[in-house]
Amino acid sequence: MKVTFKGDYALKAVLDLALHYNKELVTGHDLAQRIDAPIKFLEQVLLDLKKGGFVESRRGNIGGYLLSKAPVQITVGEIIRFIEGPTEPISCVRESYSNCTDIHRCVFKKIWQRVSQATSDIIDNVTFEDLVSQVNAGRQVLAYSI
Amino acid sequence: MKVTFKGDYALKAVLDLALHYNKELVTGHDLAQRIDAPIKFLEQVLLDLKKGGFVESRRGNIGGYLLSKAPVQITVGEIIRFIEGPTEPISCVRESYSNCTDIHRCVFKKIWQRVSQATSDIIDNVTFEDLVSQVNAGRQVLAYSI
DNA sequence: GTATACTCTACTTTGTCAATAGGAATTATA
DNA sequence: TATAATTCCTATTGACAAAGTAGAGTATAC
Ligand code: FES
Ligand code: FES
Repeated sequence: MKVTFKGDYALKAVLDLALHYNKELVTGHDLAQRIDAPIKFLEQVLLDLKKGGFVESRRGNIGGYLLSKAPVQITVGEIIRFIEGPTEPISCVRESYSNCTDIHRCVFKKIWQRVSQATSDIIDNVTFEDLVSQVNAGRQVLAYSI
Repeated sequence: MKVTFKGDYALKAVLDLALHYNKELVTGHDLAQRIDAPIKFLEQVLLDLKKGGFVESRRGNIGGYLLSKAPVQITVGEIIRFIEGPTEPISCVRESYSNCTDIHRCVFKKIWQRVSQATSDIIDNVTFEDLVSQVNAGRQVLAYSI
């Protein structure tokens, strides 16, 4: 699995929206500043996240974005897969891998499947609620240490 | 981790050489045919594998390639990392990840580290001897079923 | 000396990533 | 209603890597 800037922005955006869940709308402008992303690029990412059903929006003055589900119902894996595609290191759609009569070539597939499964076991079991908790815990530590 | 054609070819090439280890040299031509790779592209990959110390070669008539170590001493992880680079889904060299004072941004790093570790646990524990065994086992099954 | 093979470097093509640009549509509110 | 703020949509660009192509150069067995 490879994670591009787009995927990185998407994850950070969803986390930021999760931190504001059930509170206020978040404008693209504020979001872009906090996660340090170019606003016009982020807008496209947010549009994608809308199409994916993760995010809703309100237009016009005092508009903004919000999560369409509770953070506990969104996993990191869902976002990553939606933005980046399958987690497999290499796809078997390729010709060299598609004729599986030749065992000589297919020993590697099992490895990629194991890697893919191990990756999924991690990213599908982290919800944005978990991440919100981590951030809040970090903030408390900071508050105490001041 | 993403695996490109180059990495795919490299793995298949090393496996083929492992299947001929301590037997005969393998020419680039034969290798390219068996693993279905463009010969001129494969030659570059083999040169890289030479520089990495995985492969040796003999020039001239009746030349060819051979493994420089026993298959049991080469892991899939070594080859992949040498050809493709680090296994992390996303690198922390990026600016947005480099100022780790902001915890809000760093919650994802732990996830990528876990994915990276899980990947390593798999690919670093498969040697080409293991793969040779698998291929031979597959061949036996085929032989019996005929 | 010649056929066969590896070596080295440069080039091309293609596609993706990341960002940029500019406007169109929508909405609260003064 | 005018206006400012905001999201929505599409097109374009620049940089870079992936994948393959090309051809001349070097070594070696026979
Ligand atoms: S190749 Fe995809 S598996 Fe045999
Ligand atoms: S960002 Fe690389 S870690 Fe905090």
